[in-house]
Amino acid sequence: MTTTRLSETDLLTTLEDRGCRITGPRRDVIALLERKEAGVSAEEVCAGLPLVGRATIYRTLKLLLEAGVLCKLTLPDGAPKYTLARFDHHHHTVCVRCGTVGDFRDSTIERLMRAIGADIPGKIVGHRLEVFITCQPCLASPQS
Amino acid sequence: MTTTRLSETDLLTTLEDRGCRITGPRRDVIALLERKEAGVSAEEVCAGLPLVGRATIYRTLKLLLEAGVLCKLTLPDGAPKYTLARFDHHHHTVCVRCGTVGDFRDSTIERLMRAIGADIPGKIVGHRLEVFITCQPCLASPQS
DNA sequence: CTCATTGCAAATGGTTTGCATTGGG
DNA sequence: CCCAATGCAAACCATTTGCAATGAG
Repeated sequence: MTTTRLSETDLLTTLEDRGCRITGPRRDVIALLERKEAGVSAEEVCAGLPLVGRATIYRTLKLLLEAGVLCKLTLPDGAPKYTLARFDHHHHTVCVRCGTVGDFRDSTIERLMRAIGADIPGKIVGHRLEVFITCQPCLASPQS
Repeated sequence: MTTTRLSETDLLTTLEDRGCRITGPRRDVIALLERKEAGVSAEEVCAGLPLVGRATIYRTLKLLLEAGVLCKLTLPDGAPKYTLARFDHHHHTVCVRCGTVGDFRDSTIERLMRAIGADIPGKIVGHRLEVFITCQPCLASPQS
């Protein structure tokens, strides 16, 4: 599960390549994302960076999304969550108890997509797979 | 692609079984969903039923979601869309040009899930797969 | 200096809720 | 009759935007 991951420097370089300035607030947001492996909500980013304005945080998240180095995913209850990309293309596991996000890659899925293509009217341009789990710690812990 | 689909009567029965009353507005919402095969936004439901209050529409959609006979899915741009369930478990195709939703089922995916289980720390409780496509009509039409 | 970036606060879009009214059984 | 369901408008929550102030190169 633990794997190649984009470093803080990679992220900053990516932004620079897209003609963005590297500013304090942007460094802060990236540093925080880097620290939160398990995924964060926009609200958590705001809470973690009280000195940075909400608008700036959302704007930075959007920049990273557009650059393709951040993933936005939707929990079963509809809440959005952000997590740094680790592979070019990958999928997510989401714990339905604690909301922790993990990611994995499986080439079978990519092959499957090609096979499914034959049954689908139109051209496949992408896909999104989310696997809902109860994670190990939650399985072990008591309650519900 | 065209397949067994829940009828208006099935939906009404489902609600009844859950102790809900069958009222005019609820019939209206269900009838409209029945007519819109390709998926609708809540806004479109409201527009299609100007005599029914927004709140009632959202309340009815939620009832159907809870009953498991309606699917809420998120377009790539984040916009939510509703479509009637046709199989117990199935997946969606979403056209990235026109937003039309289709659905399909593939047993390979279910088998794949079991295989993936071995690599994932925790217990798989569900999954969601969305296939983004450019649909036939959009492929044929000009522009973009 | 200049233009991108920021912060604030107000606007937005989608959805939910409080509450008095209505209507099905 | 009674309680579930409705409609309205206000409340909500996450996100976006207008705009003047700021700051990096």
